[in-house]
Order: sequence, then C-alpha cells, then structure tokens
Amino acid sequence: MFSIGEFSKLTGLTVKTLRFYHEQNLLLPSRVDGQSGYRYYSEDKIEIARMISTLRELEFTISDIHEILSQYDDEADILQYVEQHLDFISQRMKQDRLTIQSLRKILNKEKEAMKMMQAAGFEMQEKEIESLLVAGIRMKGRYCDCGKGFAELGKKVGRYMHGKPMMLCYDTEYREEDANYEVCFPVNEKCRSRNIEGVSVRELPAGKCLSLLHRGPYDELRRSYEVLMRIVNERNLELEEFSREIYIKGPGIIFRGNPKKYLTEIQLFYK
Amino acid sequence: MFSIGEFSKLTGLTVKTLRFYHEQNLLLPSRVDGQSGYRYYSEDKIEIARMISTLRELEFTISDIHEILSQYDDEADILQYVEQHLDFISQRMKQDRLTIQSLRKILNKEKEAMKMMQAAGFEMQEKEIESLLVAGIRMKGRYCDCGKGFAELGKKVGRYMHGKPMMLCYDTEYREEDANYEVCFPVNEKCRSRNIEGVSVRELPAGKCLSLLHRGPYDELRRSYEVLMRIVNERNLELEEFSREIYIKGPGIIFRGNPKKYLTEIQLFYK
DNA sequence: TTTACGGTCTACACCAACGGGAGAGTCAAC
DNA sequence: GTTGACTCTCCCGTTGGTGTAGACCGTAAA
Repeated sequence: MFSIGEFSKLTGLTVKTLRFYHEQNLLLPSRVDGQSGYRYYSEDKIEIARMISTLRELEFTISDIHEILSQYDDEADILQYVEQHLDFISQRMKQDRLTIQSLRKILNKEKEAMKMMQAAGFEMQEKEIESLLVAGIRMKGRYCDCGKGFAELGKKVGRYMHGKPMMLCYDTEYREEDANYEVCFPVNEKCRSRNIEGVSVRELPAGKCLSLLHRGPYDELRRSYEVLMRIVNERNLELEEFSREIYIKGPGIIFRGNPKKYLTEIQLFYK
Repeated sequence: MFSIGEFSKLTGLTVKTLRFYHEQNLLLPSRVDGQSGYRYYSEDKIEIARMISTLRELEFTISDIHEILSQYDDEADILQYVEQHLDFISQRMKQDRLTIQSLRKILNKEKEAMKMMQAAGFEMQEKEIESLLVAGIRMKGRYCDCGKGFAELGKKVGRYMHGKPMMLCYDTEYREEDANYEVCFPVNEKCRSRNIEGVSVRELPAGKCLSLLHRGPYDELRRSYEVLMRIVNERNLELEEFSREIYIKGPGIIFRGNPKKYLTEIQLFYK
C-alpha cells in the first residue's frame, strides 16, 4: 500500500490530480482510513493509473475515460471512441491550421511593408520596373468603389496572387466621378493560361517610372501626384497611358480604421 | 443607437457575449440607461466589435485583445503578439498531430488484427509464404525477456517497420531458460542498405508452412505448438531450422492486461 | 512528553469564455 | 391598459485541474 504522495511519484500524477480522480470515481484508492481520511493505493492501481494517463495524453475527456474503463478491457472494443475522438482532434487541427494561415498572412503583409518602407524611403525615385504579369478588372465610376472590384478579383484569382494589389489609372487628370481605372493583382505563371470571365490576364511591359511612396489616407494621394507632376513638367517627360498605384499597406485584417499608416506607391511611367 | 439585440444581429456576437465583454471592459456600450440599465450601442462600436470578433476568431485571449486594443491601432505594432500567438497555436497543432498519430496507430493495429482474424480463422492451415525482409536481434535466455529485444529493435529500426513483430525460434524443443531465438520486425526496402550495429537485416526465404492462429496468453502457446507437432509427426514432415511466431495482437497501447485477447500466428516451415 | 516537520485532509476560490435559466423590470404597439 | 418581446441582474455550470488556508496526522528527535 502506498500513500498518496508515494503513489504520485510512482505514476507521475500529481497528488491533486489523484484526489480529483478519486472525487470523479475514476481512480479509487484501495483503502481510505476511516479516521484520518488518508488514501492508500495498492500496486494494482498503478496499471489503472497508467491507462488513465495514457488516455489523458491522448486528450480523451474524463467522462470518455470513465466509460472506456468501466465497460471495456480491449482496444478492439473502443474503436468507435477512438475514431470519434480522432475526428474531433482532426477538426481542431484543421481549425488551427486556418488560424495559423491567417496569422502568417498578417505577419508577412506587415513585414513586407516594413521592408519596402526601409528600402524605399519617402523621396521621389527613378526606377526601372520589370515586366509584371497581372490579372485585372476594368472599372468605371468612383475610386472609392474599387473595394468591390478587389473583392471580385480576390474571389476569381486570389489563389494566384503574387504581390500587392494595384490600381492602373487611365485618367490624365483627377476625376471624382466616372473615373477610368483597373484594379489588379500581380499573379503567378499558373494564372497565365487561365481564361477567367471579366478578368484580363496580361503582362504589363517593363519601363522607367518616377516613384513616390505616399503615407496617409487615400484622399491625400492627390498631393503626392502633384509633387510628381511638377517633376514631370520640369523635365518635360511624356507619360505613358496609365499610372500605377501599389497598395503596399492598406486596411489591415484587424485594424482598418487608421488611414494615417496606409502606404501607397505611385508609379508614373514615361517613355 | 442600437439596443443590445439589434447590435447583436449587426455584429454576430450573442447578447450574452456582449454583456460579458461589457463586464470585461472590452466593448463598452455608448450609453447605459441609468434607470433601466439598458445598454445602447452607437454605430462606431460596430468596428470595434468587428475587431474583437476577428481577434477572437484568431483565438486570441480576452486579455490579449484588451492589451492590443487599448495600446495599438495598427497591425505593425502588434507583430510580437501575433508571433507569440502563432507559436502558441503551432505548439498546440504539433501536439495534436502527435495525438492523431497515436490514435491512428491504435486504429490501424486493431483493424489489421481484425482483418487477419477474419481471413484466417482458427484452423490449422497450409500456407505458401513469400520471402520477407526482416531486421532481427539474436537473443539467448528466457522468452519473457524478449520485450527488451523488441524495445532495442524499435529504437534502431522502428522507422522502417513494415508489419507485425515476429520471433524466430531456433530451439527444437521448448526451453524455459537459455532459449535460442531472434526478435525481428519486417522492414521496408530502405532498411536493406543500412548497416546497424547488433541488428541483422536479411531476407527470410519463401517456403511452405503449417500455420495456426493462437488466441490467448503467451504461456499457453505450447498447446498450439503441440497441435501442430502432432500433424508434423503424422505427415512425417521435415522442419526447417527455425519456426516463426507472429504477434498479430499483443499488449495494446491502452489496455495491456488482458492476454486472453492476444493473437499469435505460429508458422512451422517444412522442406 | 513535547516539539518539530513534513505529509495529508477538507473546503473553497480560481482559471477561460461564455451559455442557460430564473425572476423581475422595460419598451412599444395595439 | 395590456400584451408580448426585449432586457436586466444574479447565480450556476462547463473542463481538468491548480492554489491556498487551516486543520489534522505520523514519525522522530529532544
């Protein structure tokens, strides 16, 4: 006969846990001293304790263990419990996988944005941009409706996405209404052969551009455009058909309402 | 201003949850009627509620959310929280993966054993056995010491294991002590090229045998051997150097103490 | 015999994130 | 005024234990 402390050391279960299992009628002491209330465990309880810890390590609930131990004595008899439990754990793992995906997405998004910021700074730069495969949806109307376009694009080609969302602006001057633009995502090669309704997949040509990183809400973008346009005029550059806006950091997954930290790269291509 | 019920429908959070978040100072109503105690939420609380649900979906704790919302307003600021949380979830997933592995192992073991039992029945059979790649450790001593051998074998070649554990018995008669046997595992081809100290990897030749399924504890195996030996003598068969015991079902991972359900196949090879 | 010290006892509170239900009060429409 | 839907507070239950307080027990040294 072992005292509860000795039995605890033998089985690896804490004294508290042993008392709890006693209360739950899961692992009864062999004898309880009537006067002192001390619990005493005989050797044959060790095997039961081992079974219980094994089942707990497999994350069975106490009530499952209760049923299993009181009704069966062979693994073949509890296959339905095991299968059910396997389903349960698999379910949880699936959920965790999704959670991890989302968390990774947040991390990657922010880390990329930080890298971009450090690399670029907030000065105007002249850049040589390589050609870029994109999928886009042409839009007409207000700029602020672009969200719908991005949502649709996300549904249709989200899985091929390979870079930050962009906008191609076909207007030569700012328009409140009836603007002419295209929302698009850089996509990977798998998307090239796809023919998706309403979506244009094509390669944007390489070229030279003036680039400026804009920090702040979208309705202040005009100021950055003005800065760039002054330079264009000074240098007498001839602009290409459309400019690009690259949304390096927009509304986050968690925090959406702080446009002060939005980060947008404007690229004005010239010939 | 929305009543708690309306706000609940808008946000997808239950009324109970909203009251709980109020109690936790996480999502305060915009106004609480002094007399009736009714909670009223203004529109700007919707965004906060969305953030909270998003964070809860990502399985952040209430206290994490509290810190996050009260101190920060941009995803870049909470990267350390996200990373830490990612670690935590990954850890849990890793644990779950192990649990699932163990549960699958139990299922597979039992299902294989059941298949074998149904296929074989408990009659003596004549079988043609194909050649079999095994890894084995030669033992001398008592049969009941074979557990140590299997443990060592499991450590050294467990990852190549490809079938039920077996024993090769080199004795022509039963010996209590000083028995001469070899514990072994069938292994896959990856093991063939390995040179592992103390372990012999080789191909057991194909051949004909008398096979009998024995159900019950190992110390009753002799009875089944006797049954087989009578037939050997009747037919005047000449036996090969060693017989095989295949442990189709032995002590389980959970239940170990019911040898009545153990299942062992005895194979006596003859020329 | 007393005292010290460690082991053990019961009983209660606590964790996380709510859900259920009782009993009472409130709001808005008819 | 009444009805029915809504809301309030308060308390309990969940899961698998852990932490703590205050009392009791057992054994050995002084």
